[in-house]
Amino acid sequence: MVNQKSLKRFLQYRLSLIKFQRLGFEKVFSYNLGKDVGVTAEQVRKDFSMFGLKGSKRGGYDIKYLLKTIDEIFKRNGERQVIIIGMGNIGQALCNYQGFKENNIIIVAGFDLDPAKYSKKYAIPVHSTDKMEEVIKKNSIRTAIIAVPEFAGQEVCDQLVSLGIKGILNFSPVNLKVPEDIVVNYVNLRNELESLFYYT
Amino acid sequence: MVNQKSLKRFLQYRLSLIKFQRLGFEKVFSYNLGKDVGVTAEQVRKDFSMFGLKGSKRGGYDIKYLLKTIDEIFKRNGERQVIIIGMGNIGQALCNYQGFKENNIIIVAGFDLDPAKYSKKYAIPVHSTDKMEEVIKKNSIRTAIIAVPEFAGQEVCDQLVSLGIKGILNFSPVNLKVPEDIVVNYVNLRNELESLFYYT
DNA sequence: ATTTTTTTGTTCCAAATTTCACAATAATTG
DNA sequence: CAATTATTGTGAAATTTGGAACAAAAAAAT
Repeated sequence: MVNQKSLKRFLQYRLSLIKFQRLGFEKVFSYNLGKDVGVTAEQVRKDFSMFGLKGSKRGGYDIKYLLKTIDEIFKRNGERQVIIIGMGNIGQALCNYQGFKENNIIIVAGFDLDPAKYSKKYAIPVHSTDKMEEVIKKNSIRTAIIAVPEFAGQEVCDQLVSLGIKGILNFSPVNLKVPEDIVVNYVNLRNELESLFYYT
Repeated sequence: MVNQKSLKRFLQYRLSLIKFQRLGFEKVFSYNLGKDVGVTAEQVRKDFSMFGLKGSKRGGYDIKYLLKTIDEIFKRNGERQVIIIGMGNIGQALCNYQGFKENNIIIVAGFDLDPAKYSKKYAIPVHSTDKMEEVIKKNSIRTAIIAVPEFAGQEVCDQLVSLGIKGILNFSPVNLKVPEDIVVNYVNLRNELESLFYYT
């Protein structure tokens, strides 16, 4: 399977490439990208070579070509659909997050146990978790965000996997046990902040 | 300097330890913790040994003792103060995030360029960025959250560093250039989600 | 009291990741 | 058009990270 770290670097390269393009450049060298993203030039070249991205010796890499290929890697041309399970603080914030909307990422629906959340006050429709199967099947959803409290994390995860979800972004503070063909990215906001207090 | 990865693992161990304690246990073995957190028992023992945490051969580790020591590592006994720069979507969500409040993490103030945000409608006082110095000095703040748009990230970071901030949690999608005694943790919500679409 | 069992703490080993080094080659210069 | 220079692409070296293995020690069993 593909290296998860290098995948995430590609998304950084992409942001950097767009920046260079806005500045009027058409070509970049590996050390331009590396410097901007904070990795070595060799790392950039290795990443590119891993995905078959070609440059020209002495001429560097063509920005348009790189962006086009990266867009394909991440399916940026189609609509990319996601669901959110858990409409608490984090779930609600993600619904309103411009960063998703601006990048073809559509949050199709939210799910929650609390009926008080099934109102129209959110940017997206919110349903009972009973409806997960229906929504996933109807839209062929493959990607989900888990934003439920700790105790519910694993159970929700198991359900999602059984309904065909392949990629999970997990905000709940649990280590999820999943089959090996499922990819989980973890975001633990509290731990990211708290670890900084070690240095204070 | 200390290994950032093992620091974050300690916070996972902590959550797991609390879980075990709630279940009535007083001792754990490295493989209990490892299994729950998703690392090997050897990794747990290595981490503990790195921070001088002692167990007893055959008896395992004392949960209370581990928790007490981990609490010291992360200064959990005192109040831990933070400021947020950028009161957009993410900044606002973090203000209301229970996970911080429940863990002695106090968001002292928020800062934004937009005067429309200086109202009382947030859970914390929001000021002009001009006031950062005053607030940081008065409260001896050492930790900050950057939640501004891409273009402002580096500038805000430079300001913070010059005002004595030592740890930064960065939500802006830029690689921050900082002196080597400053620690930056990156959270890029969009990239974490987007990288999953590779697999769809 | 001795033996057996279990688990830690640590050294040694393996795998993965990153960096180095350099040949190959395309652009540029004279 | 030959010589020079700059940059890619990649195989080898180095580093980092995680895992296995085992001696030491404590508890339990006999």
